[in-house]
Amino acid sequence: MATTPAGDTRGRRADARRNITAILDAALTCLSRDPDVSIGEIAKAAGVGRVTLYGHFASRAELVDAAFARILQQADQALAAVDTSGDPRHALTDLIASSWRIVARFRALLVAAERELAAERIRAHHDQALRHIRTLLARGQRDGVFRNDLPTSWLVAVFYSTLHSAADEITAGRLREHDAPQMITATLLSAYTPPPDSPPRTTSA
Amino acid sequence: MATTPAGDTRGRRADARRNITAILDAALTCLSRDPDVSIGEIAKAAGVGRVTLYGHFASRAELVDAAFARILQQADQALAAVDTSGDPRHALTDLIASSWRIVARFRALLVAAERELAAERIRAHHDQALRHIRTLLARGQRDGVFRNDLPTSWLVAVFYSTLHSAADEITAGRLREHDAPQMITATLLSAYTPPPDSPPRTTSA
DNA sequence: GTTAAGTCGAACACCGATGTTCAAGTTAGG
DNA sequence: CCTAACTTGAACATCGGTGTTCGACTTAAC
Repeated sequence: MATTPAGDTRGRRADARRNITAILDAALTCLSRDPDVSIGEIAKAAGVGRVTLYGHFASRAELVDAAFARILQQADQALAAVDTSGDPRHALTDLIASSWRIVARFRALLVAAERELAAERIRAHHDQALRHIRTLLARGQRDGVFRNDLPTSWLVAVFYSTLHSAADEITAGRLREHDAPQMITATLLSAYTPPPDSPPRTTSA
Repeated sequence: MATTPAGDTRGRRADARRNITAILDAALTCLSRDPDVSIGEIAKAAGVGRVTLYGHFASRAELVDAAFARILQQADQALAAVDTSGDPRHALTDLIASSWRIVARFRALLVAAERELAAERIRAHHDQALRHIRTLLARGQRDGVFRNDLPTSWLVAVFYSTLHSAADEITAGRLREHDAPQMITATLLSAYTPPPDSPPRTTSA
């Protein structure tokens, strides 16, 4: 058995490591299909006994946490790979596209996480990935390309909620997956555009 | 006992009617404080026996449904009272203010509803209230004040998600309740503004 | 080949809130 | 005042997933 708390695969035997990733994979597909799947279902999908699963993950919450962490880590990597050096508006479009792939695919996983994990924990998982967004938005604000009259944290929140809103609209059947990225982009670019009146600009004469 | 399924107070005895509203009131305050309150807690808060509560609401889901319906009905009335005849941008500001009061106060109730009720049911409850938003947005689109390159349903979704996002930000401590309405308004007005390039305009020469 | 690590299935205790039943007590309403 | 409607607390059945324990078996690793 593995009494070790976390999913650190070091020191484990080869078959154990194999099973851990199999369980994680199964958890991902199962949970993103139905946030309420039982542990038994996940174990079965992983081709593993329920007891074995509990040998690696002490509780349902711990499993969900691990699965969720994995996705957000994957998201972090995807966003890190985006070139955000150029025009902020163009970079934003790319970040949206990258984020969207993951959000669209694993939206149900977030529901599972919300059921199982504390709100701050969920936020903590997001932190790394969202930092890419925040960084770009902040730069855009400094450059005067994005509005400066609202705090960066709020712009990040709007980014996040717009993406998830699109996912919900797809689930509800009011939006086609194909159209989502473009709508999100159009919406956010407008939302981030500096308002016509007050704030100081650096670009204009 | 009351075998009648719903909360129709007609034909009930006076004390029964009184209890029903007391229960509903208690459910509202309790659920919006903690989405996971037990039925017993709600009954106690209503000054009523648990059995009495079950006499009026057959299940937890039914109670949540009724409480949720009540709030959305209240929201519907509040929105209906807003004068939306003038400048769409100004009217939107008013609708946001009205909506916000309710969203900010009962955000936790939505969480409870999401746990207990089917997604379509939740949507159905929203329908009436959201219709006011939709109507105004559609008019603004026709008038060329709001962008026409995105479907009205999407604009409604953005409205909804931005409000709730603000509520979440407050819960997370990243936003002060006082600042929310202004930020929401600024964000949505920008988001709804027609993009500079393509679409046909009626106002400009 | 030896050993420790890992796996397996079955069986179990647990849990806490939900929802039900009962018989006795109140209260509204005519 | 009489009756039917209503309330009440206590006690109970239930329920399904969770998490644990067991002893026997397999497999990786050296």
